[in-house]
Amino acid sequence: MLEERRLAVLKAIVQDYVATHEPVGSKGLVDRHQLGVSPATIRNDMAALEEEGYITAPHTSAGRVPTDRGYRLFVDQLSQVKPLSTAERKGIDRFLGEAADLDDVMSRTVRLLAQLTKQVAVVQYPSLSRSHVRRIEFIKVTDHKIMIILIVDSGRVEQRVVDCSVPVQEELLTDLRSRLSAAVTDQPFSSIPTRIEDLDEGFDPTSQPLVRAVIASILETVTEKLDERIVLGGTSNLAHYNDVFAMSIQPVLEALEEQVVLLRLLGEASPNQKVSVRIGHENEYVGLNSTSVVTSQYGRENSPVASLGVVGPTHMDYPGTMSAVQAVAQYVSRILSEN
Amino acid sequence: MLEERRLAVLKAIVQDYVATHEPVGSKGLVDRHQLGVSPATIRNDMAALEEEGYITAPHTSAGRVPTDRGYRLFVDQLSQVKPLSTAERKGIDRFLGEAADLDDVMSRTVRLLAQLTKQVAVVQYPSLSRSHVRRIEFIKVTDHKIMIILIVDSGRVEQRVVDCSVPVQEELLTDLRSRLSAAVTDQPFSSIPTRIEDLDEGFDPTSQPLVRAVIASILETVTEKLDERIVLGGTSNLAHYNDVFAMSIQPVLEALEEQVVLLRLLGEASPNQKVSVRIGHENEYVGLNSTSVVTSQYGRENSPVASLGVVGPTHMDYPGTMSAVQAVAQYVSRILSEN
DNA sequence: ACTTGGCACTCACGGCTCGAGAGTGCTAAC
DNA sequence: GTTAGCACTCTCGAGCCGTGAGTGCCAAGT
Repeated sequence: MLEERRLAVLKAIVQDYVATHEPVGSKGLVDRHQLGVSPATIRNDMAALEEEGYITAPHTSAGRVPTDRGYRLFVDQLSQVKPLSTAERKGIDRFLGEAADLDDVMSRTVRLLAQLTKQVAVVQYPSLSRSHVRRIEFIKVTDHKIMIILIVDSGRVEQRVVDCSVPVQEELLTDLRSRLSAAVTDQPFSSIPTRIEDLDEGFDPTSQPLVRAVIASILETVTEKLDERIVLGGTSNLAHYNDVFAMSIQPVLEALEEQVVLLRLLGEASPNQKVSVRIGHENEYVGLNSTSVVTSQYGRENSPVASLGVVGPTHMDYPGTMSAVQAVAQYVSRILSEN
Repeated sequence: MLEERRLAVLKAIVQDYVATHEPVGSKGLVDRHQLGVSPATIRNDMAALEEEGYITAPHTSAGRVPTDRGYRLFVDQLSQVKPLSTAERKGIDRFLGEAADLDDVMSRTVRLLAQLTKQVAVVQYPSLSRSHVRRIEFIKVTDHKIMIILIVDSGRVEQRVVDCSVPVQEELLTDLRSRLSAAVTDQPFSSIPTRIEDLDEGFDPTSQPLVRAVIASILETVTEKLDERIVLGGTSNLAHYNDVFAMSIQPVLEALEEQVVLLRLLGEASPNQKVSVRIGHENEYVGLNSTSVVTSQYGRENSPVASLGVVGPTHMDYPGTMSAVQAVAQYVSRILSEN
């Protein structure tokens, strides 16, 4: 009984605070929610909640504000996922359905997510390390330069030019193509290094240098190009929050410029949950200590290829944001699998 | 004599204001600059400058602040380009010199420019419309799908997949390759439509549908993919200026998210000048009315392939910014021509 | 025809006080 | 365990100076 109402009070506080962005007091709570008790009772509950660290008072005579811990409890136990309206689903469907190639899908997704959540959207390109090679091709650019083209099942295409010290024979190229093709086609990227490292042994000694150069270059692409690509959108939404609540957007902007930070952000998603939420100080990167990050993975059901999500103020509409992120992730998954 | 000193006063005002970001008064001017006259005289000059619209007073009892018009005069007549230190040049050289492929060059450039100017950097990828085709290739992905690959002299590689209703014969592909190759190799992109539109006539009737599909797809790539790519950097530098001077960063962030706006921004550069500067209201886009944009084109001497630049507050260090932009543009040009 | 010192005037800014209002914690009664 | 009452604490905004920077103008000097 008592425990139950306390949770209801916390829930009400979070909801009101998210709606108004102002500290919420005992009087207002009983007015706006059917709690069936008097403000004084609520005050006792609030004192207890503060004791346990779920809420805090900015100063003596202001209402209470949820702490990171309070939001966490809210997200874990008190919020049910708010399903999107059919109109929204239709909108998503139509907007993403028009996309032509992968670049288009990514840029549309990021815009959509930003618009839906009114926050900063972050979308990662399908990760090479979690993709499979669909095809490998060579194009002779000049006598001494060949271009290697890797076509990936997620729709990505990677290319790279290799300089050769000796002119390349057409037959050698054909040979190389068929052998490499056999070795890597439909194989996961992560297995490529072991699959191709000994491949030069099958060639005659004169062509081995070239073969080794090609192999080295592929290995380089595989490892180095793994610095994944990320697209951002909705940065201007940050401006709303700048001065309003004691949170400067500078560190956030800085964080958003660091690929590494973003990758860690997206990578930390716990795999057994559909949507991952990290609140305030739960984020490792200090610049994001006053923001929350909501992410989800996309791709095949059991083998995600990458992640997407949003970054916003800790006082965000968690149910709404979570459902938007989840829905968008599902749609992107579907669209990519259709190719 | 009188005209000359007035200009010196304007110059001093701009310099002081850029340095301190505070309105500058007559007393401080004579202290910090060797003008050889009394504050009262300066006051007369300042009144005249205000009359002519070069400076303005925020309120009765504050110093003067340059207007957009004042900055314009300063840029046009009063500033000499500040050459970069050799250390800076070396730094640029080394940093950009390490770049591997085009993506790398672009991302390094944008970071460099942002760091050098402490402002928001904008770099446009080499424009297809101003590039030449170096090579065209086809790869049969499946029986019904072929991938068209366009290799461009600026280092860009564009690819696109075409769905065919009928299975593609290997010989037809070879034929197509040689004819298309002959038609477009080393030709400017802009001339491609007229060069290939009638190419299907040389083929026998059964293969014409496929040929037409390929041609249509190429045309689509040529026109549609012209929505040029742009990279941004240093957005967090905006945060410095947010509240400090009455300028909100929201419209600026919004502008920076609009590819179209950015493209127009970079495209408006006057071709006969090395560096183009647009100050405050000279920018067409209203959101950028309180910022200045400094851009330069890069590429071959007389045929630029794209532009780059920075966006910053109107009270920026124009000589420094201009020389940085110019230097970076030159280095990028050189690096691209080396490939 | 300029330049300059003197002087009155204006106005933003920071510090100050003060009253109002919101919200709390405590206590005593139900 | 709940509630009414009450004293208490603070923030916030308004209003009120005093200060100082900076100006414009005028009359005298070169």
